[in-house]
Amino acid sequence: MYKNEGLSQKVVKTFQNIIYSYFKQYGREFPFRKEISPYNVVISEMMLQQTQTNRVAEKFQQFIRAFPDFQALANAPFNDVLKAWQGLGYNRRAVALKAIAEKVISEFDGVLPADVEVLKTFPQIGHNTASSIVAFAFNIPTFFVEVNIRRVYIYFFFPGKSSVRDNLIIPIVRKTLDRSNVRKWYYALMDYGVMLKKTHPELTKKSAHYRKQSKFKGSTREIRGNILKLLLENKSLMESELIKKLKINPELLSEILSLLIKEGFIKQEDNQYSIA
DNA sequence: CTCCGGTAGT
DNA sequence: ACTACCGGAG
Repeated sequence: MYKNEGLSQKVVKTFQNIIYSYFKQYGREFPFRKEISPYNVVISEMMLQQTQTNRVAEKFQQFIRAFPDFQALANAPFNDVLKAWQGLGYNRRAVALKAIAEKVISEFDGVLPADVEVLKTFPQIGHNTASSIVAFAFNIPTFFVEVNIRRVYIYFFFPGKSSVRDNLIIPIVRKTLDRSNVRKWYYALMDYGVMLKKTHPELTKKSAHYRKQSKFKGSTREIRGNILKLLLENKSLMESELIKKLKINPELLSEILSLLIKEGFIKQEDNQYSIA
């Protein structure tokens, strides 16, 4: 629709108007867009990594009710945090979230830094998450791309192109950002991208960064999830009990258990495994 | 069965 | 550049 080069003031304005007029009519409402605080934004953005918004919405409310602020999360037993996380997947985010809360308390006087580079030093917070936290929590300009935003820019600025790299998209994100309302702009951009997924599903694959996911069934991801679920239900279990319940090759189980220990999920005390 | 997705490690 | 990491919806 528009040429990448040039990007006149008028083109930027037109683009913004298209995105905003869609948002005005069809913008999505979420609990994590209603009650905005640095803490709530950190929780929701961590949950939203690799996880659909509808699944996050309910878990988010339960989570912030159980752990209302950085101090509460830092003080909470890891077992409780992991339990509250069940259903979201990628449990290492729960480990990270508690570590993030502890770091905010111990190194930043309980106040979340409004700085992308500083946030990137926190566990499981990369460029995108750091940028979205600063944008949504503080309404401060940042520049980032995720799948929905990617679709929007490929659709408007790279029509017919494939293997579009993010380093071509980011400069356009910079030029088209509505600096007068960063938070609303990124909400609108993402919502437009979600709509495009339905009307133009092929756009996702036009990114150079698109990857087809590997099978879940029979994977170690599945086994890891099942081990943690069992240990949340049973307090502690012996290796032999886990072998029985999971019907798994003992050598594979033993490998996975030592990784789970190393990653801070579980601990081993005289032959009994339990949540760390 | 297939689809989705950001970070970190290699 | 490639892969491991999860769980739910369709």
